[in-house]
Amino acid sequence: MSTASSTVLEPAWFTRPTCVVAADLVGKVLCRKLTDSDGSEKVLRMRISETEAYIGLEDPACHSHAGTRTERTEIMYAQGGVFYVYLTYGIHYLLNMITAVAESPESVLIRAGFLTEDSDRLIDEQYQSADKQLTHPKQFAGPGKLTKRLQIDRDLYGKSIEPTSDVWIEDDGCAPPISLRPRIGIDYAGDAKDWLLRYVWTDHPSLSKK
DNA sequence: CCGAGGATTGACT
DNA sequence: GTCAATCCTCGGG
Repeated sequence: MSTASSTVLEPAWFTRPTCVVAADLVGKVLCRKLTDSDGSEKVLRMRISETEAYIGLEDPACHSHAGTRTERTEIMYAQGGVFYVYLTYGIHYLLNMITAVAESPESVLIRAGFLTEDSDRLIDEQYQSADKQLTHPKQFAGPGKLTKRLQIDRDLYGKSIEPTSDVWIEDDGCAPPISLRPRIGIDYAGDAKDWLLRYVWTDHPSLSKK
């Protein structure tokens, strides 16, 4: 159990400007309710160390740039406070949170995090035995590795960011130092590849790249 | 209908 | 440094 008092962030928290939400999410706790092998429900808690902002119509790197509106991106046009999950490279699910107001198709990508000390140990050990490739079982430096650990997939698409969705965010007052970096993996986006829209916990070991 | 490519990762030269 | 894996999405014909 956590010693510091925590509050659950409400969906309305995510309706604020995207860059503010992206910065504020660093240090927050991403919570995932899972069913353990014995049938009991457990909660994994992963503290977020890195995020990226995708700022909508005028952002060439954003799926909704220039008002692109498809079946996949439809959820981006919803009011902030819901999840956007999609499959990339046919392999990895990426976890995003929709931000800002309705019809402003912006989101925050969760890129990295690390398990907190009160995360359930049974699930942790279960996962380690199932995936021996993992060298740092508590650090998840990359958006695909993070979703794999938390067992997040398309089922979460469009769900509200709150405990009834089995994925939610808690704030326990942690406010780490934050640095800005260019976003990763968007070389196709022209000048936007240099925009400082990646928010990292300064010098934290769990970051996805340097 | 079909082809191209991806908000990645891990393995390998 | 290079490259394959793997499949859904998207745009073009």
